[in-house]
Amino acid sequence: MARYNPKEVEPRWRAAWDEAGVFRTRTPEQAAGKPKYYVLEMFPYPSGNIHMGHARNYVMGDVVARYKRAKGFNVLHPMGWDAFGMPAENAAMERGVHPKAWTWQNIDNMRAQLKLLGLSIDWEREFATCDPAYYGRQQRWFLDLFRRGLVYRKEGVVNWDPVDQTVLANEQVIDGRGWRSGALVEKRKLSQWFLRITDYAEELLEGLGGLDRWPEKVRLMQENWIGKSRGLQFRFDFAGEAPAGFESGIEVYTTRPDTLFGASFVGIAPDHPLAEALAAESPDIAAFVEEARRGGATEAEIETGEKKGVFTGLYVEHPFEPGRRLPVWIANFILMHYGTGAIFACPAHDQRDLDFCRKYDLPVLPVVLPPGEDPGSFNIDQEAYTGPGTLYNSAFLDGMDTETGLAEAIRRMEALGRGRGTTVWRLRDWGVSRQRYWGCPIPIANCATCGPVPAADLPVVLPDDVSFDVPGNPLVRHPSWKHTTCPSCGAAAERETDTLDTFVDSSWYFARFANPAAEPPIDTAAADYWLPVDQYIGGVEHAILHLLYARFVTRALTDAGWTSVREPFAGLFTQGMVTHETYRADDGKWVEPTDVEVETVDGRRVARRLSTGETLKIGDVEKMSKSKKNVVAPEEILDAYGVDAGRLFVLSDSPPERDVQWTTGGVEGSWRFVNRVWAEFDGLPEGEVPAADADAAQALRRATHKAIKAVGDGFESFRFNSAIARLYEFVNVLKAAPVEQTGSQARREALSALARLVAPIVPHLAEACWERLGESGMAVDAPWPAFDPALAVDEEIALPVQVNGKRRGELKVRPGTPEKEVEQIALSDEAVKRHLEGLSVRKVIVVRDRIVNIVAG
RNA sequence: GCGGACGUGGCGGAACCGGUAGACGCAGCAGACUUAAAAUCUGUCGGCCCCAGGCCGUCCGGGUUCGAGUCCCGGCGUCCGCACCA
Repeated sequence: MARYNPKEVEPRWRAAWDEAGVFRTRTPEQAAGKPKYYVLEMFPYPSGNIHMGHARNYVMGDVVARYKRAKGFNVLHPMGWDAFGMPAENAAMERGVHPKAWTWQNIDNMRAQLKLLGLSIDWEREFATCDPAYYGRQQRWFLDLFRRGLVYRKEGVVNWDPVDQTVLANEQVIDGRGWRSGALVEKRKLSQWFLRITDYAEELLEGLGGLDRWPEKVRLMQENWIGKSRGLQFRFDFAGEAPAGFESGIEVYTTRPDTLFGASFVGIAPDHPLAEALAAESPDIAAFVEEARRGGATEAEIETGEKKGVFTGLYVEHPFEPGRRLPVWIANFILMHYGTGAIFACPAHDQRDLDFCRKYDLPVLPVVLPPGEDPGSFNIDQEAYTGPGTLYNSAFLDGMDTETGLAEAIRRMEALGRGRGTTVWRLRDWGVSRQRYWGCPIPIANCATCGPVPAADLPVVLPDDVSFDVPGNPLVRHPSWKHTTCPSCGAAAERETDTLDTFVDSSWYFARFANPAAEPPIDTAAADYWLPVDQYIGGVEHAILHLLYARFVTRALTDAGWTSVREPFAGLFTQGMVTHETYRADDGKWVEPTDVEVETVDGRRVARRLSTGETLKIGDVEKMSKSKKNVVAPEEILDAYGVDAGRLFVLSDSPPERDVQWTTGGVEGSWRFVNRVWAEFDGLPEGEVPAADADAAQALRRATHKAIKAVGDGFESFRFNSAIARLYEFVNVLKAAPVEQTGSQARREALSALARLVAPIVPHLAEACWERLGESGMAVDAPWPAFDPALAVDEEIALPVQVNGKRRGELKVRPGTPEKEVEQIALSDEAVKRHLEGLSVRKVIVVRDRIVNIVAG
């Protein structure tokens, strides 16, 4: 028999799918009542090449898409490009290519690579976010949000690279220096555009509760990120004369108003307005504020979390104890952007406050007595007590438990009119300004008289004639682009030169896929039909940012009337990475796997470099990365084993949410399986062959239906590795049951099912098998094989018998045999009897069709 | 520090609601085919012993249960996320 030849078979079937247009999405009308199913993988950034991580991601989505298609769903499975971003500009600076040319070149390259994977994608819906046809529509809804008050401009503190003249993202600041320039990064106040995501904080938090098809982990991460906290905001009045402009005292926020009587000082953030006002008059304070602003401190200080502060010379009065004065300090551990940027410190019951007070010799007064402690002897040394207890040293709160005291303190403060119970969020508004060229221009015109006004003619298109020979944003120094007229008053105005964070681009693309040709940003009818995405698949690294932004933007767009679906992703799956062993030569240099041969010598694995023959050190298994040179490119695999073997392997060895280790042996195993499946379809007799062994025929039929059930369940529940294991077992059964025994009918049934069961994973092979079976049409269009539970039932099952919990024998019984009967058979079993010798049976536990346990003593 | 996940053969992993631990694959070992190798096929493959049998065994120590990889309590370890959030 001819060996399976993927190089011939695979391209042929891809062409056949293409020609028949099988992956073209059907409209609801064409789908004629089929339920819809939207499968989406996080779209790639066009970096240049498809790597194994991409491949695994898209293959998983493809399995789901193909399976759902076979199950009778109307499937949407599109692909696009998250095409704006810094790497394109870096390429421009380093190699003099235009970002646009570089990006589109990469897209062409990666599209071709992706197509080789045989994905069931509707390529007619493809788009790239750097296309004005896409980002122009993004500008359109951005202005909708602007008009709805969800977009605003304010001064924000940013990381500024003084050499490259640009803002850097937090991830781009390494050890306080710009990742490209190596220059010390400054904190700078810049006017920035923000999206009011905090307006949706409550809803985004509550919505998490309904996301029962999301990983628990991701929901928790978002919950923590949103960070809802309830507490008390109240005012401290100055003792004596207040500094000018601060006559209304200092507003602080606390979650522990119950500990108010243990207050030692009031602290404010270094960038608190009061601190800045005081800095103007005191060089000491100015120096401290300046140091804190420079990213706080040295690295060592951040590591150890050293608390530092400076006394302002000011005092405030304790709100519950007139006459008791508390000093006001500026402290480096207080954040301006959380709460009110000011706190009261209770050192006995907060570790940071305690550290600070010990350092500056401030009083520590315990007010919460832990259960079982004696008020006379309880003491705080270097560790704060943050748990619950009974309040003491606290006037009217004395004797209350912490929870009651907390409520009482809030009630009293509200009665005094000095504060109120409030909710504070960790989540901050989303700064979307980037001083970058390769992004979506913010469609705003800045007019001297009218202020920022929506740009008139959309799309605001990026100019092509820009240069990257000087650092900074080319849009700013472009000779003409930014000059425009005010759409409101007609006077000369300047275009906004900031572009949008690329996370904006990816926060609505799934809605655009519903109809990427639509004139409005979102085709409401199409979006309402397709959304939410039923199954979204991508890496955990997007657990917070992308997924939170997308949830926010979808809600904002819903409120703007573009669609009625508020929650974009009903099901989320986060897949693991593709890893590989690392190899290192004696000189410390990493060696690529293609140049390595690993052998087992005396039970030990030894790596050898093929090109030189030298022995290599086998290192850790790590994420494939260029720096460790442990990358295996998809092309290499396709070339050696074909697409299907590669698709099979990335799914087979590990559960999909976990990392999978790429091994040569593993792919070879998958390649073997491909051939074994193919071999089963060989030599099917022309006419009918009667079953020589009726039991064998029955057994094969049972195995077939068990496989249909198990594989389907595996696909439904994202246990691809288990589904594949069941397929291997099924093929093993087929192999051991020659057609002479089973007859051609049972075998044809089995093969027909097998071709369809493997189709989502190894679609090309499935087509070849389907064709060989002589079936009409293509496997891709064939319905999922029907499962008949009656046919999957075993005639006889092996029932283990335990004596006192230890397995002592095995019974063969028909499924469903009544407990009484099983008990009798078990007690009369020879092996069991032997173990019961000298013992009296106390109790017999029979779990139907599972196990028998005889308790004897 | 806070939050979470995980810990099973030489390796990746399986085991649904507490019911035969180690499915399936990789590596290994033995054999068949071959002049030979590769490929393929067959068998074997947790440890130990007095080997048709038995004992031990799912990170460690307890507990619940007729029965625990699975549930509970207490440790140890690994990984991930957030991190001065008042």
